[in-house]
Amino acid sequence: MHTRPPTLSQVAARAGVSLKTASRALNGEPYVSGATGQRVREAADELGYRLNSLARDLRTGGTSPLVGLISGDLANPFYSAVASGVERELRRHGLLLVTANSDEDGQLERSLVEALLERRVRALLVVPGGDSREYQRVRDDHGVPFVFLDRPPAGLAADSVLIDNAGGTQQAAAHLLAGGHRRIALVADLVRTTSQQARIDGFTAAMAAAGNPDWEPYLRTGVHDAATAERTIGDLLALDDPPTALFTTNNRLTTGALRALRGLDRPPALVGFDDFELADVVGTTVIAHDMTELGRQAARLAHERIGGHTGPPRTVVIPTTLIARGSGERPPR
Amino acid sequence: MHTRPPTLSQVAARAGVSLKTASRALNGEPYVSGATGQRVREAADELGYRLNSLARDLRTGGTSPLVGLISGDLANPFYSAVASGVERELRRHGLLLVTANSDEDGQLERSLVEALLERRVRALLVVPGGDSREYQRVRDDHGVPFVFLDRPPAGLAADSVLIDNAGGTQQAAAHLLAGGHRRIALVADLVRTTSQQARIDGFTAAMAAAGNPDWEPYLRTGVHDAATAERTIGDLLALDDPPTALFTTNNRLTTGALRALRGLDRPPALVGFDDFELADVVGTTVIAHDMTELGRQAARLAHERIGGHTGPPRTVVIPTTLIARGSGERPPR
DNA sequence: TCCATCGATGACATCGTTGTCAGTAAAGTG
DNA sequence: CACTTTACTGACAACGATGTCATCGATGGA
Repeated sequence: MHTRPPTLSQVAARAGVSLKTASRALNGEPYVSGATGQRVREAADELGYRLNSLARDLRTGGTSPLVGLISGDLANPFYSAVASGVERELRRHGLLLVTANSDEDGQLERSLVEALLERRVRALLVVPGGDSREYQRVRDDHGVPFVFLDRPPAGLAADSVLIDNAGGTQQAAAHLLAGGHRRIALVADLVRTTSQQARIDGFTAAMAAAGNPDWEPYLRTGVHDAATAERTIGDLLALDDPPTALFTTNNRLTTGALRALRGLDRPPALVGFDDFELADVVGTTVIAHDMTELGRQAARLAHERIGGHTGPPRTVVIPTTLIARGSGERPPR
Repeated sequence: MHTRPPTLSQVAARAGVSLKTASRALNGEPYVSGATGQRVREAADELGYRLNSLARDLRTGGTSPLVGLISGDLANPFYSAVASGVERELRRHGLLLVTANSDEDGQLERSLVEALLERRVRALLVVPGGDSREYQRVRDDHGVPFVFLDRPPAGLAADSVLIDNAGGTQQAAAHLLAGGHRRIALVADLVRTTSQQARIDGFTAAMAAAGNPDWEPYLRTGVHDAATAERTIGDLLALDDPPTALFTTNNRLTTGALRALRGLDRPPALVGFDDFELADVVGTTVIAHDMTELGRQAARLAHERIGGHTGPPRTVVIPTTLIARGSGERPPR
């Protein structure tokens, strides 16, 4: 039941050789005679021996082949797509992924960073949730590379992969303006992440550049979940002068928007940031980008650092594309 | 750059105490004087000391606080929901989740099991992808508990959590039959997993019980992705005598169905196994079940085994509910 | 024949931590 | 005062593997 797994020295004893010889045999090192190797492998098989990588890793270099990913809940398709990309890339290099959910909470995130560093992960990928000034200190932590995803900590030069937020929001803004909209509502998430802030700023800038102040009464930020988005948009549409178009700054909010618009006679135009499954079926115009690729790139950067790459921090930007599927092309009423 | 992180003995040296005293101080063990404890903690802070859990785990018991989850690609919402539930439950117990993607490939899955056991995970949760006869041997592997999710290995009594496939398919079948359908197409995934097999069997049984053989020409199995599902359903609808209703046996296939049905004048009725985001928006009738709960229960079973629970294997069944949203209520044409 | 070389093997230290046990000085007990 | 108890501390072994070095017999060249 609670028997300890067999150790290498038990294997060695059974094969009638020394510990070191057994080690050599099982690791395919040279200088082991055919017969000895055979006997060791048989003994290992019979005992059901399995290497203890805790011991090996401790002895050799002191790190494990683990890479940590700290993100929000995997139930959010954004995070799971990222995790999928990360995992795929890591696997190519024989690395394992440890996922930890911070619930987008700074406190918890911090303790997860600690826990993973204690585990001697080879690298740490982080989608920062809250205020991330603390990374100033922890970065370059005794050679453990950090890569930030989607939301680089403000004011910190570090390897990071992010989405072309400015470009994406400009595409959205231009698209709606070109459709003749002026009263455009912007429904955004909590502004504490740099990515949300960038989207809001980009949109604001685009409106200013186009000389359209009419959107300003319709700015709603701090909307963090689909239900709130649904309610917020319901309220917007109930105004005397309702917006003729909506721009939601992430997939969760777009979901809420779709619920709010369902069954409406003459729904406003809608563009959502982030593509999502079934967007084609429901005909939603989105600012799409490859989230899996975002994860993959982050893993690639990490792997290069693990491999010893030095040099200044790099930033990879994932491009966005506007995919017109109908909802963004509805004219103002 | 590549400096090794500080060790406890460096901390001890700096604080002018022995290694063991430093260990005691940092672990909050009794028999450390206030002043000594203070000095040790200061020294640790100054050096930026962080425990090496590889070493600790090796010394104490030889296992790590890691639990492995082997499943298909996290990009599939089913797997990511499961992973989310697992992670949440593990976190409550201070355990970390290592996710590994088998791509539903038996070979890869096997090697991942090995890799994780080498890492001395405390338990292993598996959503078996292929033929899983091999688990017969590996189970109870020197006290590492295995829990199987969604698809228990055929003929193996082991802890497992699964969905009420028989009940769910019967609900679906009954619902469509009650709506007056006879020519009902069953679009199913690869039959090599026990869950798919159970859904097909359940549906077959329900049709037999209702004395309806009319569905038989419309059975399609081995449909593994959304694109194939879309094509397969397109073909079905192009038949001289097309089915008046469709039942798809998982979320991926339902997605394909929705694409195939998009824009159709008089679409057939549709019921899909697995709930999905936006199902309410697109009005799809589904057999719903709580995938996150499935993960949570699996983690719970594993945790109990870790805690020393012995006893016969247990099976937890996650119930299903039919949620009528319109698509399943369309009458036969 | 002698000595360097080479293949094969094992003894021992080591990675960074914790468990065991022994030692010491101060405090409590009779 | 002698003796036990108590608080604190450190030396040392151990976890399970790998790296370093020494050893040994067989071979080969001079």
